[in-house]
Amino acid sequence: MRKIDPNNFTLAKRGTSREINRQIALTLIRTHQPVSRADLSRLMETNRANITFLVNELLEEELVREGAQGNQKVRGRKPTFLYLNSQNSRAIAVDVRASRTYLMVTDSIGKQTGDIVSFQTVFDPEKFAEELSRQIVNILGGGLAGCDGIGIVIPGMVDPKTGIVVRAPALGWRHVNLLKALEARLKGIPIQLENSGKACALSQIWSTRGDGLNHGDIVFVSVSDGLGIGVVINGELVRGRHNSAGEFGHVPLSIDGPLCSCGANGCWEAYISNPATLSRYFGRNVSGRKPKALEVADFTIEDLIVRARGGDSKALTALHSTARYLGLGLATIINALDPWRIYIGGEITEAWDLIEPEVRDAIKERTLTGELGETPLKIVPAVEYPRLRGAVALVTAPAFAAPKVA
Amino acid sequence: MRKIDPNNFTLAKRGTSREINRQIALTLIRTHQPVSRADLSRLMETNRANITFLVNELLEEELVREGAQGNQKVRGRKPTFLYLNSQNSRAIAVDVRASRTYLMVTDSIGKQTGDIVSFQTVFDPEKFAEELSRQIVNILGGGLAGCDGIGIVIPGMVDPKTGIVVRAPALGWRHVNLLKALEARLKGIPIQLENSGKACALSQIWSTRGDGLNHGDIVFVSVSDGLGIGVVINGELVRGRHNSAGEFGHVPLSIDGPLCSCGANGCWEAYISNPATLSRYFGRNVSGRKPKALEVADFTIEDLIVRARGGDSKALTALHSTARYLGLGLATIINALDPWRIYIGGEITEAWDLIEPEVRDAIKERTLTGELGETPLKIVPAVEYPRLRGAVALVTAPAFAAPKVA
DNA sequence: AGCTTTTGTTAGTTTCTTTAACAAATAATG
DNA sequence: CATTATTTGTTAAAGAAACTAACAAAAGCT
Repeated sequence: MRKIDPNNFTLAKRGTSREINRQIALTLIRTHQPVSRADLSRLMETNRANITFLVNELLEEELVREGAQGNQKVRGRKPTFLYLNSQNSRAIAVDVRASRTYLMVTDSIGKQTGDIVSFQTVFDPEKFAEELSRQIVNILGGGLAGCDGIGIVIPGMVDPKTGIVVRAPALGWRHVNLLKALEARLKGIPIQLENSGKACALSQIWSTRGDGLNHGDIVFVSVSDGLGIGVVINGELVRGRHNSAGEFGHVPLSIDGPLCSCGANGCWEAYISNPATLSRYFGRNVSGRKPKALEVADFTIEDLIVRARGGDSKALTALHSTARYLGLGLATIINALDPWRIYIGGEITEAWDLIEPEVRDAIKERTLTGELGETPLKIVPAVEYPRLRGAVALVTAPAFAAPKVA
Repeated sequence: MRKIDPNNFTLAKRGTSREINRQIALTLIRTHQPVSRADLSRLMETNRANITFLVNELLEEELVREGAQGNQKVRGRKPTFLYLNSQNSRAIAVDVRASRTYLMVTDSIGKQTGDIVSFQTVFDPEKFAEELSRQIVNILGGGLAGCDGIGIVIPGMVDPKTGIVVRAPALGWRHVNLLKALEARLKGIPIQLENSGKACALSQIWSTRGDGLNHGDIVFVSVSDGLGIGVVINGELVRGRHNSAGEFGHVPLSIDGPLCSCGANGCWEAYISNPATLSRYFGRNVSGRKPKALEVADFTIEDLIVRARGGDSKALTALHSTARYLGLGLATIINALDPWRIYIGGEITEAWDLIEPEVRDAIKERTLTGELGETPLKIVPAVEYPRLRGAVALVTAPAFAAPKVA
């Protein structure tokens, strides 16, 4: 039961019904391809005539293409299969991280078509825009032709409407108008910016593969130098009034706990970020500082996991502590939002077999009911590139999204 | 940008456009009444002809009535004003609390039409259903005629689909099928059940008066014996997978903090519930127990506030502590959801002038940005009966809600 | 009184869903 | 192998609702 906002509604025009059904058809072709018109009419519970009109429109727009005829075991005319047409044009996904920036070319429906390339992130915004533009032109083969759009994912607070990076501590940016800087160099190509935690959440609901079909509200928790979290409710990203919804990383475990980089004490992030785990291993209270502040600057969380697997009991203990705190924080998310499932990304997932029981126990310790304690956790390994896939979704998803209505 | 759920979509039928526009018109009449057809056509940015058809339909259904002609200062034909027609039928709102159960009769658009009556809550479910049914028939004047529906608000976890009270510690109920018990006695009348925190949130977005028009996501925090919290995102109540979304009351302030009634340690509720504040005043660590466990069982939070106003510095200190913890927990909600505003209800609001600065300071202490620290807080005094108004919304709101589409 | 302006209605057009009939294609049947 | 049954996909016509345009009704202004 949704309330209509009397200050921001969308009237149904003559073409609204068609637009709605068109998007439903497109969504079903996406999730069920290969699929025939007759299949669609059954899926949509409407007559085949309507489907003919809808599909003709999609064919004309070259969003959909006809493929080979299907083979049925039953008698009757063979169906003509429909597919999403991905050959039209391309999208660029960009993942900006403190260390390096990653780029990927995909077809128009988000399937990777080339290698992932990367370059060292430049911290001066203008120089970064310059270098990124050069890399984009390069990865596209020398020009901007046939590029549908660019999706860029930033480790920080972003205003997608204005394209301004409001705050990105990892990059040292405050109020950087990255969109403007890029538009000046990549004229005419639509550019979308988004926070990386939110983009990771998008990557899950818009993924065509596997169990990515959304059956309910989801939360994506990415554990890295900091915590990046995205929340999807009713199929829509929760952005909040100032685009800063989802900062569960700064929910306290103990208001008197270790100092967090945000200035407050005892944030979840200060317990489970990679630097926090590392400093626990080294027995120092440096969770508030960056890893480079450690003497062993190039000792990473991956190294720690290797040591834990190798029998280093101190390393295992550090991981188990992180696991427990991870679970306690996840319990907060579960109590607060009761999501259908939670996706977990980040380097720590490589140790999932070592830490899962502790995580689950901690969740059960603080969730209100037994059912909540069983909320599914899904690991998203780094090889699935959730941030890049989220960046892709920024470009490709609008073509499939529900029209705004009422 | 909302994703269409390929497993649960709604096709646009022939009548869908009309349905959408009908609901928009109804919403605008509700928020702008008295309003003429010409006004509506300007508000909706459509032609007057379309409005004539829509309004005729609403008139035939007796959802809307024509009133007196308006007086314009300009020349031209006088407009005919339209109003919501509230004289058709009635709704019953029921607020079940541990101490007493409150009832109210409203007209079909939720305006109170009689006195609020109450009776002592009976804890045996069958006897309670018996007594509540008797009271409902009584308040309706002896019969069930002309009653549109009944909305019931419960201090506990409720499944609105099945009408089962899953868990209501205050009433000692577990898996009580209250809907079934009531339907057997109140035959044919639709009955809606909801958690009281969620209903309070509903009461705010569906309120016609004042600034109740929704401009964004909201959270309602009700501080009482426990914490009841409701979250509205994109105009829709967040229910979660098991109807237990919104339990921010059990987010920890300190995982080693005082024992909470839920069994965990250091929940926000254990710091700011009325019993917690009282036990802080009495200098005892009894926050996990009910107030009746106190020696001074009939000393309430209201008494404490009176004492604080009278110069009792210990009482004031207790309130200030609560204020600080209240703010720290609100900061969690703000960081997590970045809502447009937060509504606060409960007895503690009577001391708002005494505690507001502490609350605000604590919020600023833990919110990530200055903007988030300024998130508006709105006090909802008890005299506005937010729970009863939420119960009303359960019955009346569906007539105004957006149709499900795509 | 006549003109202007605003409100609200009506008749006709367009768009899109829906129904029904039909053509095309193919397996099963006799 | 011809016929029949069945499934797919198209087409024509009907029905519904937004939209357009013209008009009637009502009231102030000159």
